[in-house]
Amino acid sequence: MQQVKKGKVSNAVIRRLPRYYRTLDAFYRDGIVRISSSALGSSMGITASQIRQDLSCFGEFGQQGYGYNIADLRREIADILGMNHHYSAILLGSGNLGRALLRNFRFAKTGFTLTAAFDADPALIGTSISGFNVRSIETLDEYLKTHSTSVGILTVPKSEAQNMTNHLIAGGVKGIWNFTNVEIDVGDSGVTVESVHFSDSLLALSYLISEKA
Amino acid sequence: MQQVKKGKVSNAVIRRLPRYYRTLDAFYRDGIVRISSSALGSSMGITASQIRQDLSCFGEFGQQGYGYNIADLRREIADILGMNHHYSAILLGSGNLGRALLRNFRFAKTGFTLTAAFDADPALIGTSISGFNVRSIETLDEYLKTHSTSVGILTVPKSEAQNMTNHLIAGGVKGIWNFTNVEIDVGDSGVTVESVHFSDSLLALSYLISEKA
DNA sequence: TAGATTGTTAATCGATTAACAATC
DNA sequence: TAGATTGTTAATCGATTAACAATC
Repeated sequence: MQQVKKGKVSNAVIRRLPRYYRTLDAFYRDGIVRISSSALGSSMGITASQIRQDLSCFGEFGQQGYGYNIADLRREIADILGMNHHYSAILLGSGNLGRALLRNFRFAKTGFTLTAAFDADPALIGTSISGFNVRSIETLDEYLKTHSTSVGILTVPKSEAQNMTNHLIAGGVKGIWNFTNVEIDVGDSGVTVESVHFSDSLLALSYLISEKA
Repeated sequence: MQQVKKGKVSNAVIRRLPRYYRTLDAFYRDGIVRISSSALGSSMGITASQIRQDLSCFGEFGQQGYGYNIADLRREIADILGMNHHYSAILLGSGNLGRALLRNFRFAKTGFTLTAAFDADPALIGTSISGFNVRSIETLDEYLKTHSTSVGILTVPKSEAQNMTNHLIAGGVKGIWNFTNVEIDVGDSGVTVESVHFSDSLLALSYLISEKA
């Protein structure tokens, strides 16, 4: 079910949701049936209060004296995360990182369906990667006209990031998953950008190990 | 110069530091000489207050009536981030994602030096990727004994994540950059783990686009 | 000098934790 | 039933923003 209570959900909560899902999914796969907020909390290293407070943004999923049914709560969180919308995604840039995603990333596990891959390199166009026929980036606009697409994945070179962003916006995507390490500008399009900044992550690690020395 | 004031720096501040660096580096490359906290703030979409508050954790880098010298502040933040320690890193798992990092990630830009790559696949061992001779994972322990290594990069399959973690810890690394999408356990070793969870990021995007619908 | 802008202290805002009545 | 555990309200803690004296 969708968000029962409206009222803006804080970013802190949103960032914890995928981890709740991941943890519950692991228990679910292990065949565990129920869990209390305090057991879940100690398995995740957070407080039971925080879990109950977080969940209360979306509804009431537990039962006094019992806790939470793992299968149910896992399903509720999947719903909250939008995993049942079966969003479609296309990948722009079939270089090394793009290929890594095509070959290794389990899109279906997050509810996404990867529907096409594009590249500008004539040597790649027409080849097959992990079952995907790589299309010419020249055909992107046409593709988006005929295939409603939820998310564009940007694994192109930095220099192409903004240009590709513009095409994705014009093509009506709802979100962009950005791996280019560049801040892209979506103007007032309302398109949501989620960036994975490898270098920010490595620099945070660098800071943390320096701090300890 | 190192952290002038001690007193725990909050995680929120740590996570902003790489972005400060990235932004200042861009201005620096554009040849801009000075910037005020308010100009920097509006270019980053945060308040001037926050920038001044954040920087005050580490020292005094500005000048009243002038603002900040970009080259100086960029250098100070690089220092704070530990970019001048020239940490060494080795990569475990030379599959698609490992190759993407070997070929595309500019380690030098973050102050790191990649010193070796390992894999378990006999077909890969001995081949060269982006100038790196892929070593047998069997030789990892020996390598770590003879080459002091700051960070291990985990791009191995999930199933190998914990085992490789144990070897890295025994080999004396200070940090692990974890791409396996599994929570790894470093016990009381004091080793710092920084994880890049692709699926958490995509699920957050999924939530955000669902919320808008 | 006068204007601009810092670093820091105080005020506000938001997020986390604690407490507890409700109830399975 | 008695014990366990929820959802929620209140208290605490921490992070962000505002204000301003100091000063370049």
